[in-house]
Amino acid sequence: MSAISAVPPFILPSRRSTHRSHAGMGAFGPAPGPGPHPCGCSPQSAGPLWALVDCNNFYASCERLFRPDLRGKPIVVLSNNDGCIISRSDEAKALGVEMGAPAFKVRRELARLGVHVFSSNYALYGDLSNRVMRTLGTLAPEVEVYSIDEAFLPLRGPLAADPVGVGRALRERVTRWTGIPISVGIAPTRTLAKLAGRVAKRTPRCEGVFDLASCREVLGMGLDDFLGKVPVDAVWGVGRRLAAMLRGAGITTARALRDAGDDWVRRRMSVTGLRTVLELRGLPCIGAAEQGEPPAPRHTVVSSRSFAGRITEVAMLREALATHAALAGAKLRRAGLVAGGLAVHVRTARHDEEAALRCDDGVSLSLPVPTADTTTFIRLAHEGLDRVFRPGYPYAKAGVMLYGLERADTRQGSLLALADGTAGRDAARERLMAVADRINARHGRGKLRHAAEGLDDKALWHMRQRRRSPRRTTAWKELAEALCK
DNA sequence: TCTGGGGTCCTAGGACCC
DNA sequence: TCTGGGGTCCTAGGACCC
Repeated sequence: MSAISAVPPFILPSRRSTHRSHAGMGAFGPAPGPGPHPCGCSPQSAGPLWALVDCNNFYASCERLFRPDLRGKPIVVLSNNDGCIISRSDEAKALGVEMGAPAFKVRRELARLGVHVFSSNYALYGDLSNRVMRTLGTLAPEVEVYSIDEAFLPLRGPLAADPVGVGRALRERVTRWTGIPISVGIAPTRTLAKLAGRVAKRTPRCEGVFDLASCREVLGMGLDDFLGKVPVDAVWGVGRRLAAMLRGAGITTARALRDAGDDWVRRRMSVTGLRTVLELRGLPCIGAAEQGEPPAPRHTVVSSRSFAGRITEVAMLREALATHAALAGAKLRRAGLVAGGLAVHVRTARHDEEAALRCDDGVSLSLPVPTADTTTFIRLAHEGLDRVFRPGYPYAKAGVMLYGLERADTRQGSLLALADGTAGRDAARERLMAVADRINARHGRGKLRHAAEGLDDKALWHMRQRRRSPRRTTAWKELAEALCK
């Protein structure tokens, strides 16, 4: 895949000469005027066109990439701990397999239907995601990676003149270079681009690319009629609860939501809801990150996981929490950050057990001086556990969250540490962590670890992953093999 | 036996300040 | 009998996303 980084800048051939500006198009309502906006943002009157690139059935597509024998076969991928279904191939969808269905409830049905089941393999998906994003970057100067399988691309200048051409070029190249199928939705705002992407994915004649401006030509209806057919819960930012509230108020379609009154929306859905509504009207309001702006620093780093079984022994919880503290610490250092505190969280299963033995406890502990030292995090995690642990409870999940994050290179020092000589010790610890991180980066995660994390990788507190595929692209021992006869 | 993990943003309410 | 107004900061909880 080294070819990806060595690609000359790509100039798009313009397939159509009609130059077009979406901003201010009559169909999207009045162009934003000057002055403050009801949602508190400052929409641009001549912003870019947005392309949403979405990898189709991403995890299922990743699994199929190295198993050509599964082309045309139904596939599902399970969440961590083999809990529920989080990705389905088109064939699995056609069989009526439900998203989010608990694996234990549908296992027999899946077997009967001949569906191939995989545990999730995030090492593989993460690597393939990077390849897709880098490939997008060879055709578009700006790529806002939104999630592991989605990116927003602002299209400006020549790219905005032929957005469908850009979409087709992206699709062709990503398929050729990575083998992952994508669809592209194009519109003047991110929220509308998401809806366009939905059409791109489900309408065969779009061939994976749909520009909302071509509503009439492609779908045979105007924008109003189209939005009138989109159920309100398909709108980005409207989840289960808001959808129920909206339906109760008689708002069942994207069109009705778009046309709801600003004050009402502000009251019932807060400013986030108002932003969504304005975006439906064609006014860009969401994620105003502009070119050149550094990405917003994250506020928390979390590591937590459900166990393969139920755990009552405090010693096992200590191992699990030490491991999460170490994972979170490594993630923190990779980002060049330090944390001012750590929160411990343990809970029993939500669904089973009698109510008397159910609990969900957490405690936050702050540090005198921000640090990225795993040893400190483990000590703190154990301290937190001692505060919340209840003997006899069947614990199902544990985790830690690091908060109060700041950049390591600008952190506030401690006068006390200077005075009592602990500053030197801290510097030595930092070097130790750096060495450990390098060793683990080279030889695999957890190769060098604190004794508190435990040595038994099959311990009950590890998650269940019965059907994980090999990490074809990130582990030497699991490389794909090709046989030449 | 068995229902994921990791994030973000917003609001309300309390403590505290002048 | 009257008993301000306007801030900040923090936390908990709720909603959303993939």
